Amino acid sequence: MFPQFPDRPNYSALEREILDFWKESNIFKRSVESRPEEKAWIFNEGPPTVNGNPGIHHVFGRALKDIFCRYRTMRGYRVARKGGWDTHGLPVEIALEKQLGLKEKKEIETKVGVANFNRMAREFVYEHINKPGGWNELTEMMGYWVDLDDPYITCTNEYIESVWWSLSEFYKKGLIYRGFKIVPQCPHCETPLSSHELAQGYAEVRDPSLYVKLPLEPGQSVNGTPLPENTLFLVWTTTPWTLISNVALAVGMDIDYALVHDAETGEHFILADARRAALDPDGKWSVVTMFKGSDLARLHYVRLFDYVPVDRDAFYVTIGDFVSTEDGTGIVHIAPAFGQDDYEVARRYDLPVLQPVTPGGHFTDDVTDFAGRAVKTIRFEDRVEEGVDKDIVIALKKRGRVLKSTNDYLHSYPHCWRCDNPLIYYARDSWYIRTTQYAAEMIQQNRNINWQPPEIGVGRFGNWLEENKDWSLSRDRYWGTPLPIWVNQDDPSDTLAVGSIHGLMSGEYEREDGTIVPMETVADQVDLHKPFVDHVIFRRDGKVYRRTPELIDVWFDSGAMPFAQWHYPFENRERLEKLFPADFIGEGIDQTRGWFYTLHAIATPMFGQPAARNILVNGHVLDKEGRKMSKRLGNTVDPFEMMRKYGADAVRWYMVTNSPPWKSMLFNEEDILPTVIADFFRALTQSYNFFTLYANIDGFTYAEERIPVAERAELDRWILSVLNSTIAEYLKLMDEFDPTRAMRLVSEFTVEQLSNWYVRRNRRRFWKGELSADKVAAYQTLYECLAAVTKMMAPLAPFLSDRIFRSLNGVTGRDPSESVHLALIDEVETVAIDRDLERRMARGQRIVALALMLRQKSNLKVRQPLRRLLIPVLNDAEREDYRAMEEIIKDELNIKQIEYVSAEEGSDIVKMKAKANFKTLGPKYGKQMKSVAAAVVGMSAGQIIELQRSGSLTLTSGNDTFALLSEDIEVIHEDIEGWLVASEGTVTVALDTELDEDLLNEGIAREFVNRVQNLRKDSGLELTDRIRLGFASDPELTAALEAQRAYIMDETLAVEFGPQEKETMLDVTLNGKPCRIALERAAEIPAS
RNA sequence: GGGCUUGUAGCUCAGCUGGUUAGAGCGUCCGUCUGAUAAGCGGAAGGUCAGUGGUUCAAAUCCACUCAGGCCCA
Repeated sequence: MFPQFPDRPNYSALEREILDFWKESNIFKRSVESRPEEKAWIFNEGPPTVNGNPGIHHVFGRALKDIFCRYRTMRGYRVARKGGWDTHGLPVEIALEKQLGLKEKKEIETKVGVANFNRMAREFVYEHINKPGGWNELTEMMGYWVDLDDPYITCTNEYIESVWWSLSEFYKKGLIYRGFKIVPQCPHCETPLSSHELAQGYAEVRDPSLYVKLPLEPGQSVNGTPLPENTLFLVWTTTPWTLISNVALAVGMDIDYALVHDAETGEHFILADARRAALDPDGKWSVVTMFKGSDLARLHYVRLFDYVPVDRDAFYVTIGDFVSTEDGTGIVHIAPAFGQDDYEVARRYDLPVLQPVTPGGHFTDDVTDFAGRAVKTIRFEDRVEEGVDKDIVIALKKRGRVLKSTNDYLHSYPHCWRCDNPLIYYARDSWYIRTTQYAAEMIQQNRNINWQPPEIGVGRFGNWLEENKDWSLSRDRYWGTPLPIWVNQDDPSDTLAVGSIHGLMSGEYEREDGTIVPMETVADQVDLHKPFVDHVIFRRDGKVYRRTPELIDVWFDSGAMPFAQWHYPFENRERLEKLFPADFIGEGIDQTRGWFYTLHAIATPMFGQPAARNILVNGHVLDKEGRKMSKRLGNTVDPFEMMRKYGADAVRWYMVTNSPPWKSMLFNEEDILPTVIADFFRALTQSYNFFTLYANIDGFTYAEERIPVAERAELDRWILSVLNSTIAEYLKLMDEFDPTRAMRLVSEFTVEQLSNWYVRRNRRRFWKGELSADKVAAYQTLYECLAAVTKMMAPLAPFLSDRIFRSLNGVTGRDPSESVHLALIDEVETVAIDRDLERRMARGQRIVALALMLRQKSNLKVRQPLRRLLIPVLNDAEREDYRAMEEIIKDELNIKQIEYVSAEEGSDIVKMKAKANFKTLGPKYGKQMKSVAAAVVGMSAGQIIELQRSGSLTLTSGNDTFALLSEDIEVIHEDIEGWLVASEGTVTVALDTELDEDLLNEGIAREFVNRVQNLRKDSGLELTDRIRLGFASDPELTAALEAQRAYIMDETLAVEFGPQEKETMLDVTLNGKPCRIALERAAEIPAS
């Protein structure tokens, strides 16, 4: 017996049962290991950061990854997938700081201690993985299959060792160097802010707007022409305090600059021509000559302030692509320590980096006049330190260097989210990876990646590579992979890198008290984190090397996962070439410059190829209004609650079929029930239940030989054709990483074609008669459709699909697999595809829809039989199409007879009109299109017939002649005399609405049968129960019913039927007339 | 401020290598069918295709700008 699917299923409970089954029968592991090793499809898991609880967007991302791993498994590939957890980094530190109530980063050292802090960080991440409501539970509950028993975890010694190895390789290639990094620094908290923190602190403020005059060194010329005496560059700044650290100016290469003369003062200025009007509104200046920015390069000017000594050439004009003429003067002042663009210029031109400012935002003693002054106003809890800008402006004014200055420049400026003070951009020591050295190769390798959607690859990611900047590698934090570089304490340029634990053990251990012991004595404590590694020193040739204190960017951890997850090269040395590159990875669009980039930036120099062949990028999950989900807005969705309410399958199905993965999806809980559960899931489970209902009665177990498709009924051949067309399209879409379209296809097939047409049209075949060959064919057809659907849907709805698959297969054993996830998706049975049949059925369905509309308009119920339906056709082929569907159309519409009328035979009753086909005519006639269209509308029936017959026709309209082909017009039928007509496109039907006595009697009989069936159902009779049936009514109705005696008895399984008077009769109304019915179960048990 | 991306019915989405009347599902209302179905079928209401301007015989579709959302960067 096939088990019934529950009428009102609790999906969440069903899923728990299936989870148990998977676990007991070890299905996941078997699904991997049952596939041949040489047919591997490599998936790499992007590790989520376990700094908090998982959200609904994780269900989305993980469902997408799961789909393709499961799909490939079902295509016969071996898809091993290791789970992974990203455990290091700032997000974890911040979450822990909050939990500990720490206010400042410093307190990690002063209050908690680094060793303690890192121990707690480790506990923190492991807890978030394992606790209820944590990552393991989410993964399991949503049915995401990754190996959770043996995941890679980035904070283990093995993982870090692999990362160290790769860093030492970078080091050996000379790709790691030390430089400055410009960070947003809070002078109050004396700490840099991460970009994440930065984003939440922008505010509108008023700042100074200062135009400074910088005199050129005398005696210089441009393009051979000497510049006049007393020529000055005009420079604009909103941060006067940075002028003290100025070392250069920057102009735009292609920007036009003007040399102007101010007759009043005798000065000459150089500024961008586009800014002249803004700075000289009265037009007092006269233009002497024009330059391009490139002409100005290397012109030297006189330094403004000379507090800080410089050791090389400086104070000249450079070229910068960041210079604009939106505001300012088109000439930008460069202070390398205080701006990213400035710093880049300094690196390119080898300019000195002046840093006369402390991390607390005060001038150093070098700046004698302003020593100790705050560069920007800082508000402390108990006092306010006024910024120095105003005094610098005064000093410049005294020296006559100011063209104009105001204090009301309004712009958006970053502030510290903790203390609200304005940040300063500030140069700090930092380690870099010289990615620019191999950027061209990264661009080249990017062409070998198949991005889905493609525009991310060429656009967002491609642009990012084009504008590549060196990767700032180091971080001044505590919980992360330590940078394995040791520095000679007497010569900072002398460094060494450690690439393994073995290498580390060749050092010595320096205890807190300064005593040095061999590493062997601490061998059992080796932990590749702070503070342990900071105690390791190396003594070589009398020199002492100590570790540079920084950690590495946590993104390097995850970018190293393709090899670090395997502890390569310390283990799996020979296997890696089989495991790299990955066939598939997928993450959110925010990872473009995150994980996707770091994978690429590491794989390119290490392996000379991209880390993945296919990358699926998914958009974000927003709330139903399209806003992003955040704790602050309170619009987050709890994934566990959703899965408990609707089941994981429904949530997964909803999220993936709702919109394509790469678009942002709007999550609306209310849509899950109507669009998934009441739609696809219902159609599937009810079709299944329909099947089991009759299969169990008939004892069908698919024991018979498979009946060849060609020998099955038309409807069977039709649904199997549609099924195979669907499978073909499905495979194509899945191979193209478009799960949304693929799964919508599965849903549409199940709901529209299988449930609402095939099963509905076929009910009689299942409930009538013995288990004939035709009935077996029907069972086999429906079974095959259901089985195929469970396989196609399995990647996205792994629970429900397995449940139904096992219910079916448990009885028939047609598939050797114990679970759908061990099975292979059916190959397309090409011979079953019959495009003509599909087209004919689609036409038939259209006819039915049109005729039903006519019935509705003329208020004729379908139960009332009608005599005739008329279908105008253009040719014999079309007539044959409809004729093949005749039985179905007649039955569906309750119509006795269908007649066809072709244009030629019936031109007196069928009126034809032609409509221009703009798509074919437009390109041919262009501007004449309007007159062509008018001429086509004016075509006579004779002309239309002529065109249809001969395939071409020349039409004259006024002086123009148009050569038409039959494809250039569309023929429409309208108005058939004396008939009720409806058209849609080129399909037209006409209905004969005249009724005679026979038809009316039949209609009454159908009404009667309907009432009896309802009564049978209400009185709880079994489907197969026979009844004794009686009725009482007026003579007219009685005669009508008697006339239809055989039909009524057959339909209602009545063994007796006739007029009867009884006390307990039920009142019904037939076509407005009263009738009473008596019904009771017949004693004998019928043979099924 | 820059780059990328999205904006189509009350809601979620198709359509967007230009082609005349812009579709589907859900929701609402009306009708109808049914011995598988919380269903099905038919109909109605509901759209200045975000806005403005342009290219074209023809624009939801191509171009420019503006507005709004999202992502990344500043």
